[in-house]
Amino acid sequence: MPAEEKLYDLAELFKVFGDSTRIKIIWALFEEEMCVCDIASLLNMTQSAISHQLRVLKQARLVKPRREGKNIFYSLDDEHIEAIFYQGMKHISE
Amino acid sequence: MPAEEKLYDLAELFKVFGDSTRIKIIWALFEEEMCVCDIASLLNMTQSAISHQLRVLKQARLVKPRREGKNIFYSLDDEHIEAIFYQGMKHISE
DNA sequence: CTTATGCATGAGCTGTTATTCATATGTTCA
DNA sequence: TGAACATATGAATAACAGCTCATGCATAAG
Repeated sequence: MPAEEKLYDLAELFKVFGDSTRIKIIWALFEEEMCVCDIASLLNMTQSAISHQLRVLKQARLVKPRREGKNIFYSLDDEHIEAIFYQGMKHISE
Repeated sequence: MPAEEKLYDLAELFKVFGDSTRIKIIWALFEEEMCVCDIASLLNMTQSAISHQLRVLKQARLVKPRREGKNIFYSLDDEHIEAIFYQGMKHISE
């Protein structure tokens, strides 16, 4: 059994994935980087709500921002996400 | 982008993994099947708390019970869990 | 049958979390 | 400088989740 702290961190990571809004954001970013307002309109949610969730994703080092003028574009910052989602999809598709 | 419902189910799955108690239970079951009281004493928690969490894991079809006399032994019921955990561990170990 | 043991379950409490609303920060352009 | 736009942030609210406590149910032993 790994160290207590490792298991706690692992739970924290999965907790970030445990929200459908964040799942949708990540899935959108699989395609291409997007700015906050585009994510908001794509998911039909307020800019504020998206911004709050992006903050969570950023703190978990799953996405990273890039400013371009007034817009801030977010992109995925981890190559393991896709593998995790793939395995998760396999489970729920049984 | 997959169907709304699929993404919701995926979030629900990760939500189950998003608790350190359940992570510990699953990790314990990687080794071998265990009865409720043994899991409780291993994690130093009450039998009730473990039973509640096992219910969550069972509903997500991640573990399955097997009765043997008065004891009920739980074991993992999904071959994807290990792969998901492995990828998750890779992320937090950066 | 009675008692003891292992597990499940429901209610209640408490801490957490996702969203909204209002507002602040930062950038561009006139 | 000032207006307009994009994003971030803090407070507030409502829903949710995990634990404890009390208790019910099933099985085994006497």
